[in-house]
Parts: sequence; structure tokens; C-alpha cells
Amino acid sequence: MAAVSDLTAHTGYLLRMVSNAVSQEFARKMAGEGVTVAEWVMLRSLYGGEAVAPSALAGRMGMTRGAISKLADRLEAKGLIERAGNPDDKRAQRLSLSTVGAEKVPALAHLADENDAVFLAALTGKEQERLRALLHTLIDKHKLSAMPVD
Amino acid sequence: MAAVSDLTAHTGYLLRMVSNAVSQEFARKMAGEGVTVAEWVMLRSLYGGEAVAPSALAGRMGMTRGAISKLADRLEAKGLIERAGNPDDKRAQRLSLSTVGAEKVPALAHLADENDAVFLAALTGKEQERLRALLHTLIDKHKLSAMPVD
DNA sequence: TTCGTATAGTTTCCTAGTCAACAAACTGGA
DNA sequence: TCCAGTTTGTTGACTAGGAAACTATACGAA
Repeated sequence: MAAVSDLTAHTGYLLRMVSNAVSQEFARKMAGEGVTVAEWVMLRSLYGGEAVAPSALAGRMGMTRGAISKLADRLEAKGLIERAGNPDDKRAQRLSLSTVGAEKVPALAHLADENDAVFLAALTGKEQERLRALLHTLIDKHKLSAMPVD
Repeated sequence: MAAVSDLTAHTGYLLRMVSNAVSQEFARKMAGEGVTVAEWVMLRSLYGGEAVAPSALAGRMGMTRGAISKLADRLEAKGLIERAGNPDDKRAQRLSLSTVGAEKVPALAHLADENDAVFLAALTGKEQERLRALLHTLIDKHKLSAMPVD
């Protein structure tokens, strides 16, 4: 007998529901700063570190090289990042934040903190800890590493 | 002082990471059946009930009417759903599963069950319960209702 | 009645991804 | 050395969705 379980019977479903709610609200706030979530992730990834190769970012951000290429185009056009060639390997590039980009990150980070705090305020401190622990367990056991963008 | 917190410091970030992992794996399985996740949600929403108006589905699925219109086009083209006019209101439509569509749902539901179970196997039964409870709390307190599709 | 407004679904334009083909540059073994 | 295979980033074709304009229909108050 093929019992068809309800959509909401799946934890994966609940996860998407909650995750989407947080992300959409976050996207809205970022949009107010003229930045998309993917752009924020790239900016944050470049913050406070050395210049990074696009292909490395693709791995970190869980996007294709093609997507990174276009994303970098947009951020470069906005003057938030810079592309530098690599004399050792003429194919390669190094992406880094521009001064303006670096100045923008803390403000965006503040929005991210705030967004997270507001949403999680629906849980007690202990519950928040428990949720984080459970998510970390899933991440570890499944060896998840790619940064989520969409 | 503007301390810039790490991306992974945000629970919203962890949520997206975990949620994306489940969803992408699920999307891969659905793709093997020639169906996208959005299509699955629509099919499941139409399963075992009365015919539904596109606009109602838009609300339930958290998508715009435009998106539903195109989604319905695709499913109709695949022969999985049917559009019926409404004599009472010539603007309105009613969407329902075709016989083929209805037959397909249980198999897809099985894949959904399986996908969920495999992913959550990384947690103990008690932990799974706790995770679901926490997600439900967030959903309730934030009055989330739209079905997540992307 | 009839006209203004609201509603249902469609369509167009835009955005942001993927995938696959590609050119240029590198690498290493015969 | 040199050439086959790999890697880097880019590009073009395609997809799925959102926003807003649009069409057709319904409704309601003057």
C-alpha cells in the first residue's frame, strides 16, 4: 500500500520553510543596501584575508565558476571588489575587496547579526543552542562545507 | 568597534547550509523522475483533494501567480495535471491531477520519505524529534505558512 | 444600466543561476 | 622539446522565478 505522506511530514520540508523565511527577510535587508545575498557572501569571504582565486571561491560558495565569474563582474562594476592578475600564472586571477567594499562589510555584517537575532528570538537561549548543535551535527556527519548562497 | 562576525556564526547560515544540502539531494532524485521540486510540490498539493484554483496554489506554495501559471503550463505539457474552466466564473480555473499524475505521486512521495530518512539518519531518534520541535516552534511563532519551493 | 474598481490568470521583461563549449595558459611524460 | 591532457576563467544558451503591465471577467453602487 502506498501511503502518501504529507509534505509537512518531512523534516527537510520544515527546514526549507524556516530557512527560506530567514533568508528572504535577510535578502530584503541586503537589498536595502543594494547588495544581494550572493554578493554579501562573496564580500564577507574576501574580508580580512588574502586575495582569493575565483575558482576557490566557487568551491567555498557552492557555486559554479561561471556564476562566480558573473558575480565578480557585478561586484567589480559596483566598485566593491578588484581583480588582479597573477604573474606566476597568466590564467589565474586574485579577487580582493576594494577599499569601499571593505568599508561596507561591517555594516552588512551588522544587518546579518540583527536578522539572525530577531528571528531566533522566538526561541529561548537554550533552544537556540540546541538548534545550533543539531545543525552542526548534521553538517559534520554529512561533511557539508559549501557555503549556501541561494 | 565593528567586529565582523564570521558567516558561520549565524544560525540562519547553518540553516541554509543544511536545508540546501537536503534540498539539492532531493532535487537530484526528483530530476531522475523527470520532475522538479516545484513540480513535486504542486503535484502533491493537488493529490487526493478537490481541484484547486491557481491563485490558491500560489498562496500555498509561496509563489507568484505568474510562476504558478508557467508551472501549470509545464505540468500540463507533461500530461500530469489538467486545467478546467469554471462556468460560474469565466476568469477562474481549477487545476487537478491527471490519472497519470495521480499515479506518479506515490512514487515521488516514497523518494521524499527516503531522502528525509537518509539525511536525518545522522541524528538519533530523540535528536530528530527535538529538531522537528524546534522548527515547529519557529514556524508557529513566526506564523510561517507558505510552502517552501526553492 | 453602466461605469469604476477588483480579481483571475497570462505575458513580458529582467535577474541570477546552471551547464557545456571554449580559448588561453600551464604541466608532465615520451 | 613538444604535444596531449588539465586547469583557469569566460561566454552563450537555457531555465525558473519575480515584478509589473495587461486582458478578460465579475461585482457593486449610483
